[in-house]
Amino acid sequence: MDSNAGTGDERYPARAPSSRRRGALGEEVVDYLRNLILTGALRPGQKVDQEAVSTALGVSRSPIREALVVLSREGLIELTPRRGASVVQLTREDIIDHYALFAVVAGRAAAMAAESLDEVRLAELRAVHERFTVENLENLQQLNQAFHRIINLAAPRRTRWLLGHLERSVPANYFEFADGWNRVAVDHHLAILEAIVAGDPERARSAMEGHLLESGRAAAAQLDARGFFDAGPDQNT
Amino acid sequence: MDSNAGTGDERYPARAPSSRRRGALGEEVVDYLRNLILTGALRPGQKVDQEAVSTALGVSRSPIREALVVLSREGLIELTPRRGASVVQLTREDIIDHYALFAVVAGRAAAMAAESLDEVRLAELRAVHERFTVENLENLQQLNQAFHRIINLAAPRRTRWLLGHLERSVPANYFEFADGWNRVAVDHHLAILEAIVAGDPERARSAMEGHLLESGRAAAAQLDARGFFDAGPDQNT
DNA sequence: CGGATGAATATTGTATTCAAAATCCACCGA
DNA sequence: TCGGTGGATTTTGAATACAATATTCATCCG
Repeated sequence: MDSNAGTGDERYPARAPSSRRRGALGEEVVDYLRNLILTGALRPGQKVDQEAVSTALGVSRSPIREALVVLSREGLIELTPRRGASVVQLTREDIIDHYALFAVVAGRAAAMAAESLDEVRLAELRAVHERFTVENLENLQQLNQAFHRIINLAAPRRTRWLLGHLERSVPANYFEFADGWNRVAVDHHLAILEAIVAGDPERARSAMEGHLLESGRAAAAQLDARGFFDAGPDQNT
Repeated sequence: MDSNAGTGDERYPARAPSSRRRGALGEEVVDYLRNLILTGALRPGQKVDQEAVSTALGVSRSPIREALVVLSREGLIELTPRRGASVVQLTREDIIDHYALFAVVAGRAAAMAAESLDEVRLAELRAVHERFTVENLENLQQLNQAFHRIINLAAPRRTRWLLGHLERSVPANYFEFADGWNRVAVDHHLAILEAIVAGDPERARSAMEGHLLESGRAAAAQLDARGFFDAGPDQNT
């Protein structure tokens, strides 16, 4: 189909062996593929060719297969018994729904934070929020994560575990802070912070829920603008 | 360490090749190991020997590794880079927390069910509940799942997906209906059913949440009685 | 007698090989 | 021309092979 393409497949950008520490190859492949999917480089419906990924990354198919299993459990690809893996078509409804789930779980964490955060953590939270309000767009994503992470520390293990999963397996981490969204996020964070400082669990919960529901809408809008939801055009199988 | 043991390892009960349909070996191993873990046959902290599982099931290590990756994502085992897999120590808090998460997510589904279930589904729900009240202990587990599944149909895709995960990765499916718990469950289900029939989302949500929070307590009690939480005694590594 | 050291062994992570199944493609007949 | 048929090719799933690391155990030194 492409005469001058020897072995390289341009759908899968090659990547340097990186640290290539033995024992974490699978994880590396998971991150690689997740990025391709969530940024839209791999279109929905498209088949994921094990051999192609293998040569692109310069590793054997074993770690690739492990990665595909993980991604199928995350709901990003579909694994059909002997027909291989293909990228799942995420819809607006999926994104909204995902953030709604995020909202109820993170709301739970926020309520617990309002009840149990000690002064040290509160100070950290304030400090992070402070930087979040002034910082320029560079590490907004990082500060945002730091803010939420401190709150999540108040939640028990299983809840933290689920929040981690929910955070990873959705696009938008990637673009969320474009437009004026960071302004809105600052206000939301402030409301959450105040409720936690006040030790009011229910207010913290609803502030967090509201924040994430709106984040969902913002993320959906962003993705929409980028054509993420358009049916995969060149879905060769 | 055991002179007469040739190759078989008694920690891992052998299992017939079963259907052994090509393409689903990994899943088969996941189920096998999950059962061993959730029933307590594999104690927390214990190491999972790939070779031993491999010979016990009569398959190569490839599907075993895939299964281990899946289980680590479910939080049932811990995967340390080149030191292998070991069973996670689940605590009472984990179980309670897990059911609390289950509660908020299933509550969401119940609320949506109250808003959108049509007459056909309602009839199904009633029928299942009817059988649930009279049936003797045999297929209570199945009827319970059927009840919840009908409700979950009202939830959007991502929520259904998460509920599936939450349902699978916890013990207690196994024992939940011992004691007089089924009597209590019948009452709970009735309350949920009535709220849904009445089309009252908030009542449905809180009924479902209450049901699962209490289920969590019951499950924790059951597991406690079975010594599930006792620190693994013979945790050879 | 106790702890460190290093070779022997075992176990893991990754690559490679092999068999089964799916896909592709040229040919045939209507 | 179109659709079906059968064999070649590709791709997957599982098994095996190999290399790196971890673990064990006996020995040596204090």
